[in-house]
This record gives sequence, structure tokens and C-alpha cells, in this order.
Amino acid sequence: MLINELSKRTGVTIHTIRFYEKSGLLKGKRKEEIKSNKYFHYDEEAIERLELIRDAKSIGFTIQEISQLMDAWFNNKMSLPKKLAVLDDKLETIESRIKQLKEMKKLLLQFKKDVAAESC
Amino acid sequence: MLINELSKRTGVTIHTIRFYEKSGLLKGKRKEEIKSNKYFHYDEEAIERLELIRDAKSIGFTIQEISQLMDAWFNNKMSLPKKLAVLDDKLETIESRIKQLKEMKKLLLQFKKDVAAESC
DNA sequence: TACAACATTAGAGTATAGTCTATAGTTGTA
DNA sequence: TACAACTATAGACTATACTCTAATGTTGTA
Repeated sequence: MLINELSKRTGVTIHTIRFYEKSGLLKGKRKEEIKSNKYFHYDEEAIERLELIRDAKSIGFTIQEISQLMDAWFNNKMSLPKKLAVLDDKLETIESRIKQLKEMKKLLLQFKKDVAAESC
Repeated sequence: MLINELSKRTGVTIHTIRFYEKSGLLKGKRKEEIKSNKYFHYDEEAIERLELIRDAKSIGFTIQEISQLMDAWFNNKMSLPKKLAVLDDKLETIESRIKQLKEMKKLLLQFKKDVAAESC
């Protein structure tokens, strides 16, 4: 598929797809048999990549972090131990963020109590 | 205390404190009795504010979100229901982020399994 | 009193993550 | 075949959150 279809199927704008492409998060391929244009073609993996990017972005991962994750996820040349190392690293990041969020939640709940008590 | 001491006691650079001040997250006060300079003075609340900023930043809150939280936390003129509304809003944000992180964690754990199985 | 250390303001510079515009070429259809 | 819609590239622009520099003035100590 071409970039327009990729954009419509994922809801990611063409501009943003191009930006991700420049950042190395996905890649289209030119078809050598077509010589009249230089259009890039995208496969189903490109859709999976954009979906993973969206998920990773939603938890606050940077492009760099997403790039590492992407590599572990789609790069078949990467060794199993290397993949596991990346995954474990990201899992640690996630754990630590969950912990921080829970701490802030506790703080806010305590403050809610204090504020309510104060007003009596 | 002056900005230098505030910076040293919190570990936040003077530049960043000034940036937060411009963003409305904290405020120093000039002492009217001192007429030879226009130095700003900070109290213990400024330290608490910087600590709250640090905590809120660590969970990915933006300056704007922190500003709202700060208001609920320190603004004595804000009504109790308004404070509670802000706090509940932030708690919801936190819950939803925890949920997303847990989903990503699940995804990564599943992928770890798949990757390991594949290599057999 | 010289001068290092500190203060303020204004504004420039940086990094991240997009978002948009201009230019030029290609494709599909009425 | 005209032309609207699509594609590629380069580069400008935006927002957020700092980070730093320059210019100017103040304070404290040897």
C-alpha cells in the first residue's frame, strides 16, 4: 500500500508517518519493477509498527526508547539474548513508572483526606 | 532565603527555578523593608512546591497539569469542592496511565514468551 | 575599596516531537 | 488530454520544557 492508505488505516497523518520514517521507526520500500515513480510501498508490518508506536507513546516512551523496542520486536537479525535484554529493560522502565504513579496516587489520596478534614 | 539557597536545598538549578517562576508554579516575594535591592525571597513553601513539581514531573505531568495541582495544593482561596475536583481529575489521569502501563507490560511479557518459544 | 559572588531581566539557544509549506513530479479518470 | 489527487524532498514553523548568555546592579569580605 502507499502512504495515503497507511495513513488512513492507522489514523496517523502522512506528515507524522514521514517523521517516524526519518526517525528510523519504519521504512517503506520502493518497487524496483516500477520505474516511472519513486513511491514507497508499505506492508502490514508498517501498520503493526505504527500501532506499537502509538501504544509506546501513550505510556510516555520517547522515540529513542520506541526505536529500541521496535528493534527487539521486528529485527530478525537481533540475537535472542539481546532481544530479551531490551525487553527486560523496557519492563523495568514500566515497573518503575507504575511505582512512581502509585506513589503520587497515595500522596493525592492522603492530601484529599487532609483537605477534607481541615474544612471541618 | 534567596534563590541560591533554594536551588542548593532542592537541587533544582537557578535557571529552572526562574523558568518555573515564569510559568507560575512558584513565587518569591520582595521585602519591602529592603530598598537597596530587588532580590526575591523564598520560604519553606517554595521548597515544598519544587518537591511537588519534581514528583509530578517524574510521572509525566506537564507544567499545565502541575500548575492545576499546585493550585489545589497551595491556594487557600480555592473552594473545597474545586480542590477535590482537581485532585479527582489528576487521580483519574494517574489511574489511566497505570492502566496503559500495565497493558504494555502484558504485551511485552507475551512477546517475551513468543520470542523464546520461537527460538526452540 | 577592590572584587568575587550573588541577584535580576531580557532574550537567545537546545532538544524533542511533531506539523506545515513549497516545489516538483506522477497517476487515474472524466 | 486536462486536471484533481497523490507522492517525494527539503526545509520552515510550532509547542513544550528547559538551559544558557549578556548586561547590569548589589553584597560581603580580605
